[in-house]
Amino acid sequence: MGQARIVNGRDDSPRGKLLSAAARLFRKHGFDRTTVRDIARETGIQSGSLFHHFASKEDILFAVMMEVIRFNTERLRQAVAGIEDPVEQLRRLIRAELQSIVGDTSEAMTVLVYEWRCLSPEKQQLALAERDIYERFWLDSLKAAKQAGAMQADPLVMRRLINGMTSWASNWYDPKGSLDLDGLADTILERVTGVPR
Amino acid sequence: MGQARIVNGRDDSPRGKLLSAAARLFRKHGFDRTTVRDIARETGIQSGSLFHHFASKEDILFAVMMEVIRFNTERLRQAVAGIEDPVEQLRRLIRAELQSIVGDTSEAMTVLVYEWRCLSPEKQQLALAERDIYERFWLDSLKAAKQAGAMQADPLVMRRLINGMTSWASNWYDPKGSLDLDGLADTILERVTGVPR
DNA sequence: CGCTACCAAGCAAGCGCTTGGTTTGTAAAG
DNA sequence: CTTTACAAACCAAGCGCTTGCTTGGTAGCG
Repeated sequence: MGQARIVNGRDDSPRGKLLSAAARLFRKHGFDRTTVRDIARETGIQSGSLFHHFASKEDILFAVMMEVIRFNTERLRQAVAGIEDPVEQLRRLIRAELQSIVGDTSEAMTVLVYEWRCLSPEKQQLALAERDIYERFWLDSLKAAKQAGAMQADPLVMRRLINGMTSWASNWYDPKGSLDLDGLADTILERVTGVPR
Repeated sequence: MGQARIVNGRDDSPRGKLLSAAARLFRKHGFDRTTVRDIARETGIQSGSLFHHFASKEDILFAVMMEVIRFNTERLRQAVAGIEDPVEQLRRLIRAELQSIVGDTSEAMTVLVYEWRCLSPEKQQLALAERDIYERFWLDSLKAAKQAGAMQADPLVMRRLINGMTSWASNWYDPKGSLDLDGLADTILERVTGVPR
């Protein structure tokens, strides 16, 4: 089924295996309906042993979220590295974000969106700081696109709309369907720049 | 704070008061983190008394969802009634959906999106049947718009993208901000039809 | 009289997490 | 090559608390 890997090379350690199982279970049943016994069973250990790796159940959720934010921020960085044309930058950002949401990190990304409230306010603050770095890439490219006349709308509002379209894809996009990811990315890009005539 | 009314005239009955309190609490804390004692306290009764009105906690969630789907389906129906131009139909559908999501039924609508998994498969099926009626309005208008040459994209994909943009608005839109709902609706409509030149 | 709405009390189950002790992997010391 | 040392990883058991829900009885009203 879906990929469980969150960060390269982490999956062999007990911690990595726990995070993978947790991400999958959190996505499938939600954070609150997933018990530490579920996560332990999936990993092949006793529920008590879990607390040698994480201080609390919430800490597992926090780790899942922080890792996926950092991993995908790095993906954005590499996506636009060396690209000058702002429209091409946007195309690559959209592809990268779609990849995050319906591709290799789909489980953790869905958890990030749906289980946000389960984090304590302090941990929310920490995750938000990481998220800001991620959003910076988007705003820079969108401002550049507007400056270049490739887009009319307000960059911040446009970012919200893009974010909605990409995030929602987790609810309907089927990788095995007839619509491929790059095609969807281009369709979304056309919502930003307008259809070429 | 936000409006609690879900369906007109229902708020005076014990059932209506319970549903309003439940919708607000489910939105704020999530279904699983909201206890029947919380709902009862908010309504001014004992937790046991709650089960004279609903068979289970899940039944409360189900009622919240079914009522908000039906209420907003009716809103869509009235929005497009008597309108011939498909683009104008779309504008009104977008306005109506935004109103649902960030306006008077925002609490129940957010619950509908975020707590879907908390419903049993059987109840999900029942709610899905109601949701299909809602989606019919969208697909009819989008197909008509494409037929009329006002839009190029595939109607079903376009509906998914619109749904993403509107649903996501619950995460950022501020009714007290400088962007008004009709303005946002027009911005979204431009993503569908393209910017007029 | 009977019906709806309610209260006060509490049960059984499941929860996150703790505890005390055992196994396992690793590597220096003999 | 063997012994000793030690920490990381793990198990078995269970504690204290909260949960959804039940039960038996009562108040108010037509």
